[in-house]
Parts: sequence; C-alpha cells; structure tokens
Amino acid sequence: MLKKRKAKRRSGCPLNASVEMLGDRWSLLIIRDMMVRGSRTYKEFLESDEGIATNILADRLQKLVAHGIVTTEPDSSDGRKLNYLLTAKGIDLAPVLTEMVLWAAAHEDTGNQALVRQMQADKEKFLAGVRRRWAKSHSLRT
Amino acid sequence: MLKKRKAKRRSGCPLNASVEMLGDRWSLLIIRDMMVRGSRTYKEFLESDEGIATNILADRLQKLVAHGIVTTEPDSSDGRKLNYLLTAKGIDLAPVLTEMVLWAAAHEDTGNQALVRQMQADKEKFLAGVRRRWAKSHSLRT
DNA sequence: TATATTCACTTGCTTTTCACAAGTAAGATG
DNA sequence: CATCTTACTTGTGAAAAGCAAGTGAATATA
Repeated sequence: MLKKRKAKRRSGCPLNASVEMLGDRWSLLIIRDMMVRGSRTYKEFLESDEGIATNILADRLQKLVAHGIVTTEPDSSDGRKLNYLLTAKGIDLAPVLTEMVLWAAAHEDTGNQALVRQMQADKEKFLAGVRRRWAKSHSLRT
Repeated sequence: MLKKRKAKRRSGCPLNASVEMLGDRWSLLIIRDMMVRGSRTYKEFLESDEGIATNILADRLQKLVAHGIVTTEPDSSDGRKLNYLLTAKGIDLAPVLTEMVLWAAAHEDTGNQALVRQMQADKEKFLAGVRRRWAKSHSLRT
C-alpha cells in the first residue's frame, strides 16, 4: 500500500489543522479511552460503549500514530499485544477534551456525571492529574 | 421531507455527544467563521478558505440549527438573505475552539498567528471579548 | 419595466468513506 | 499439539462527501 506523502491542508488556520486531525466521529473517543479509561490495546478500544468497527479502529489508530498523537510499543509480557500510548502532543489534548465534555454536559442530557463533576469542580486539578498519571507510567516521547 | 425524531446516541458520554454534533470536517469551521470572522450569511460561509461544497454547507447549517447551536433570522434590509447567528449554546463553544486552536498552534506549523497570539496572551480576555461582542449585537436566544 | 444579477439553496452524479461480517496470521495457553 | 486470543485485513453494500450544474425568489440595473 502506497502511503501519501503529505496531505496538503485546506487552509493554514490552526483550527482547520485540528479539525483535519481530529474531526471525525472516532478519533477523540479513542483518545478519551486512553486518557480517562486507561485503555492501551486494540481490544480495549474495541470494547468501548460506542462500538467502533474493527477496520475503522485500525485506520484511526494508524492516523493518530502518523500525526504523532499516539505511539506504540510491544507489550513486554505478551508478544501479541501492542500498547498504544499518548505522546506529549496527545496529552496536550486534555484541555480540548475537557472543554468538549463540559460543553456537552452544560447543554445536553448526558451521563458520566462523575467525570463531569470532577472536571467542573476544578478543571486545572483534573488536567494536572491526567498529566501526572501519564508522566509517571511512561517516558513520554515526542 | 420527513425529519427524524431523535437520533439515538451511541453512548451517554458527554464527549460522545459533542463528537456526534461537531465531529466532522466542517461544523467547527462554520462556527469559527461566525465567532471570529463575523460571517452571517450562506455566501460568506462559502467564501471561507477551506472551500466547502454548497450542499454540504446547507446540510451542516441545518444540523447546527437542529442542535440549537445556531439560529436564523431573515435580513431586514435584503429579503434574499438569511442571517445565521450563534445561540448561547453556540457561543459556549468558544473555549472548545480556543483550546483546539492553541493545541494546533503549539504542535503544528500553522498560520493565523495573530489570532493565536491573542489567545495565548490571555485566554479569558479573548473569551470575554467573544461573549461581549455577541451579547451586544443580538439578543441571544436559546 | 424588462433584464441581468445575487442569494440561498437543490439535484444529479461520481468518488470516497463507513459499517458490518467474515477471515487470517502470529503468539499464548492447556 | 490443538485451541484460543490478539490484532488486524478483506470483501461487500450503504452512506456521506465532493463537484458541477440548475432553480427560484428577491434585488439591482438599464
């Protein structure tokens, strides 16, 4: 399979750059799974409530890796497993996710009120927590 | 045309709700045009750098209205024009857009550095500005 | 007032992406 | 060794995106 060299941007606007990397119905949910649910493997992502299709998941993971948001490393105790981990760039998406969660929680009837209340109570504290958890468990690569 | 009653959510997660409303390659760009470029009409949206197709624009505007993010009102001085305006819910997306812009600006090579620097300098001030501009020029409807 | 132009879309068609079901290969387990 | 698990790939139909052209009402222009 031939991989494209450099998908040219539709515009130079930073929002457009974000949208081109994350603007679909799955990418941010995968990142959420890594960030708040601690998912690491293909199988764990598949088990999420939203029910992503296997081929779409493979495609999105590959794109997230290509964009430098996620890295992979083989699991040391099980040769079949590949661990997907957030890079520093990926962790920096925490504020984006937070604002999206708070917006939906404010304007829609949604579940997961535990997470929402935690974010509402102290956004910065929540973000610090995410960063700390990730800094601890892995050496972050760029 | 029959409109669907209530597109059931894939999950109750607030992030999923956001993604189902905004997770595509155009919706947030339309909101950006309203929020920071002051676009109001179909034609103005079409003129954006990214080059949205006419049928996609019509579809996205309709969905944004359906989600209560945008409202319409006829232009008082030109009967052909329809003005699209952000609702309070739409304006509340300002922090989401801001974080997405700052993230891309930090990790990608993008343009529009003027806007970025303004956001970096004082996020809260920028957000207050957006809110003030919108509160002034229209009565916000829910 | 007739004509051209603008505005906000539709329509039709092709291409791309999504979704579902099934299959496969490498590694682990009993 | 046989079976199971994990991380995918492949095939197919359906849905959505993208492009070009067209429509109809309102407005500007000659």
